[in-house]
Amino acid sequence: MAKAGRPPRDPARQLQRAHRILDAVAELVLRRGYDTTTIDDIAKRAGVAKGTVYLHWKTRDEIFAALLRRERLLLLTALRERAPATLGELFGEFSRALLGRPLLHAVLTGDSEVLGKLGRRKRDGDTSPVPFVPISDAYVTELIKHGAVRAEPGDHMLVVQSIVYGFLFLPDNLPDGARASDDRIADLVADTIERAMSTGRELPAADAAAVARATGVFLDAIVEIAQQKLALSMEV
Amino acid sequence: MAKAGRPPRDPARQLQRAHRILDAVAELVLRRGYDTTTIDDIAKRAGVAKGTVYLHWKTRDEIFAALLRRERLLLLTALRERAPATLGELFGEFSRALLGRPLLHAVLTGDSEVLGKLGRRKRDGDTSPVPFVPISDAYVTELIKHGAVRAEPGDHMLVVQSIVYGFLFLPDNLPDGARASDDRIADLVADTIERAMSTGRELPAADAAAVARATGVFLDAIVEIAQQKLALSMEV
DNA sequence: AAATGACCAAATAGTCTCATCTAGTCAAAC
DNA sequence: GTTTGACTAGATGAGACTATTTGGTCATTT
Repeated sequence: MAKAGRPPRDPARQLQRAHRILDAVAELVLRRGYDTTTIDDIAKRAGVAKGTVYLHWKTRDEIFAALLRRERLLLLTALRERAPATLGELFGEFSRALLGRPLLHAVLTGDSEVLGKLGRRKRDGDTSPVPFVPISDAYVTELIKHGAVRAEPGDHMLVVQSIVYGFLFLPDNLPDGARASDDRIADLVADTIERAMSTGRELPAADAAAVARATGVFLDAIVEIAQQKLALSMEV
Repeated sequence: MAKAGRPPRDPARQLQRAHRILDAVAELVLRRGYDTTTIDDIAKRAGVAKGTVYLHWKTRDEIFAALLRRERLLLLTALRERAPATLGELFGEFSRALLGRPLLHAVLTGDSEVLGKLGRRKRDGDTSPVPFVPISDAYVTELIKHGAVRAEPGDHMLVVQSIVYGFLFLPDNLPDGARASDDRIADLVADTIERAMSTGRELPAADAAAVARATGVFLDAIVEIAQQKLALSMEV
C-alpha cells in the first residue's frame, strides 16, 4: 500500500537499517521482555516492513543473538576505552560496564522477566553469547611472569569468575537496604580481585608497564573477536 | 483400623518422633522435590498416621521450616566442631559444610527442582531460614581491633557474602568440565576471603589467639540462636 | 533488484468440563 | 489423653475445543 521499491543499493544504508532494527529490539525487549516482543512490533518501531527484518536474519532468535553480540561489543569497546592496567582494574571496569548495560546484566543473571523462555537455554558460550570475559591462559601466564599475579592457588579463572559473579549477583538476592551502588560494587570487585590474585609485592615500573600492555593486547584480541562475530550477524 | 491409643506420655519420645518425621521429609523432598512430596507420603515413611504429623505442626510449610531449621543447626554445629580460627577459615568451613548439605544448598541457590513453588519466596531472613551466616558488626569490629581484618574498604559483610555466594553459585552455571571439587571450592573460599579481608601483616600470637576466641564466641552465639529457633519449631 | 504486507500454518492463549489428588479435620478407637 | 485414618472442600490437572496471536513466506509493487 505504502511506498515500496528500490532505493539505491547501498551496503552502508543496509547496515544502518540493521542497527535501527536492533535498536528497536533492544528497547522493546527491555521494556516488555523477550517473550512478548513480536516481529511486528519490531518492524513497526524500526519503521520497516516485517519482510525486511527477514532480509537481515532468518529467525527471531538470530535477531536476538545479533543484538546480544552488538551489546557485547559495545561493552568491550567501552571497557577498552577505560584502559584498565591490572587484572583487578580489568574486571572492576568490566563490572562497571556490565552494570550499566541492563540487557547483558539480564542475560548474566538469567533474569526470566526479561529473557522469558530464553532464560533456560544451554549456555554453551558459542550459540549464546555469554557476556563473561574468558581470560586466556596466555594472558594469565604473562601476568604471573611479571609478578602481577601469584601462581599458587591455581584455578585463576575460577577464582576471578566467582568473585565477579558473586558481586554482580548478590544484590539481586539482597534486601534493598543492604545494596550498594553500581560504582561501589565495581570498585569492590577491582579491589577484591587485586588482593586475591596479586603477589602483594610492589611491581617494578617495567613490569607494571608490561602488564598494562598485556592487558591492552588481551582486550584488543577480545574486541577483535567480538567485532568479527557481530559482523557475521549483521551481513545481509 | 490398625492400632491406635495411648502409649506412655513421654516428651522425649515425642521429640524423637518429630525428628523421625523430619527425616522422612528430608529424604522425600531431596528425592522428589517439595511440590510432589505429600503429607501422606511423609506419614507413611515416618510410620505414623497423617493426623500425628499435624499434632506437631499446623501446616505443611511449618514442617518444612522446621526441617530447614534443623538443617541449619546441624550445619552450624558441624561448622563449630571444625573450630575455624580466622574469618577465612570460618567461611571456608561454612562453604564445605554447606556443599555437603544438599537441602541447604538447594535453598541457597534457589534450586526450583527441589524447592518447587517454594522457590520464589521472599527471603526475609526470619520466616525463611536463609542459610547465610550474617556476621555481626561486633565480631567484625573485634577482628579489626586485633589487626586480623583491615578497616578500609568497608562493607565487610557485602564483600564476604559476595565471595561466598560467587564460589557456591558459579559451579551451577559452569560446564561440568570446568567445575572444581567441593573441597577445592571450600579451600579457595577460605583463601580468597583471607586475602581480601586481612591486613597482610602477620598477627602476634596473642592477637591470633584473641581472634580464634572471638570466632568461637561468635559461632557459639549463632549456634545458640539456631538451637532456640529449632526448639520453637519442635515443641508439640 | 529491493521492499512490502497480505497471507498461512502452527503455536499459543483462553475456556469450560470432568476427574483426581491432597492439606487439613475430627469422630471414633484405644 | 493420645493416635488414628476415613472424610471433605478446595486445589490441581487432564482433556477437548475454540479463539487469537505470531513467526515466517512470497506474489506483487515500485
